Amino acid sequence: MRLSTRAQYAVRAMVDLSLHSEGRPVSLREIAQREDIPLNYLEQLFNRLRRGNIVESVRGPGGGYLLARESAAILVGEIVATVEEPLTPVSCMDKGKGRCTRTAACTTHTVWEMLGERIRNFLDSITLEDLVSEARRRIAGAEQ
Amino acid sequence: MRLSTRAQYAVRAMVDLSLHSEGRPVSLREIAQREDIPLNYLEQLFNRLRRGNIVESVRGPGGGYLLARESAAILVGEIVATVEEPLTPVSCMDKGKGRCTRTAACTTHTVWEMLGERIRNFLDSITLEDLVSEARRRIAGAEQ
DNA sequence: GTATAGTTGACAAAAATTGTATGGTATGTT
DNA sequence: AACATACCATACAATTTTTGTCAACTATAC
Repeated sequence: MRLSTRAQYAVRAMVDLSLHSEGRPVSLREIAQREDIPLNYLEQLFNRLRRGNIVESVRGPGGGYLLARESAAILVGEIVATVEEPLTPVSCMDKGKGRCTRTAACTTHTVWEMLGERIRNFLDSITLEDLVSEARRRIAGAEQ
Repeated sequence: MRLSTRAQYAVRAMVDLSLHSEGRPVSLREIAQREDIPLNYLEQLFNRLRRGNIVESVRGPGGGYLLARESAAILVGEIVATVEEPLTPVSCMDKGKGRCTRTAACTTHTVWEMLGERIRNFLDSITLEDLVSEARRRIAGAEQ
């Protein structure tokens, strides 16, 4: 049970982006440096985030990425789901085969389904804004 | 975010074991056949489950495994944690380095920590007995 | 037109997971 | 005692997934 670094990178990058963009686009190069994430890898992630309508891109020099919405309207769960694709804890759930014989398998499935729901609910209960203000508090605290 | 098949196998096998053991040891061969799990792989899992005090083994012919406790006292979270080892969603948490610079990384950590806690709490809220009685209901329903 | 920076897809490296093989040890049965 | 069963343990191979890299392209500000 492990969250991919994809998801971790994505959330961190989004926090970083929110913190440093004051309406201005932020380049991935900046983010990659500050957060120590491989640039090319970040590009892949932001492609997904863009298609997922979480960020918008500005091309050309001085370009970069912007939040597609205000940070209070972006859920952590969205970010994770977008870069992660299936957020079901068990693979046999995606294919709608519904085979499920009478074995124990069938019974345990409901557990994994519920677990997946809990995970999604939790991550959807946190907004990007929550993390950003938490981060600001942290920075303010460290500066003293 | 995906649960290993290890964990799925382990929980299924434990349900199967509970269903078919009436105080008698159940061999892994049986379980492997019914649940369609590679025998050698199951053996590895049950080694961990034994060391984790979730099952007891009986060697020799007619041997097999028994629950170490009544099924109502065995939590699904225990089973998963035992075969899975670290149940933290993020790897950098195991090593107690506590590095955590002032970047966004630090802020997101608390999210993953809380997520891990939620996952554990949920899985610990379900007992093996819950699953077994659910399975029995399912079987009874299918027989009509 | 040149430099910046996003866009895309293919691919390679690395890690983790899953599964297999082999050789053991304990024990009940004949 | 011999034999069969079934657990015990470790090493290793195959596979899959994840992570990261490369190269070529497009848009745009200056």
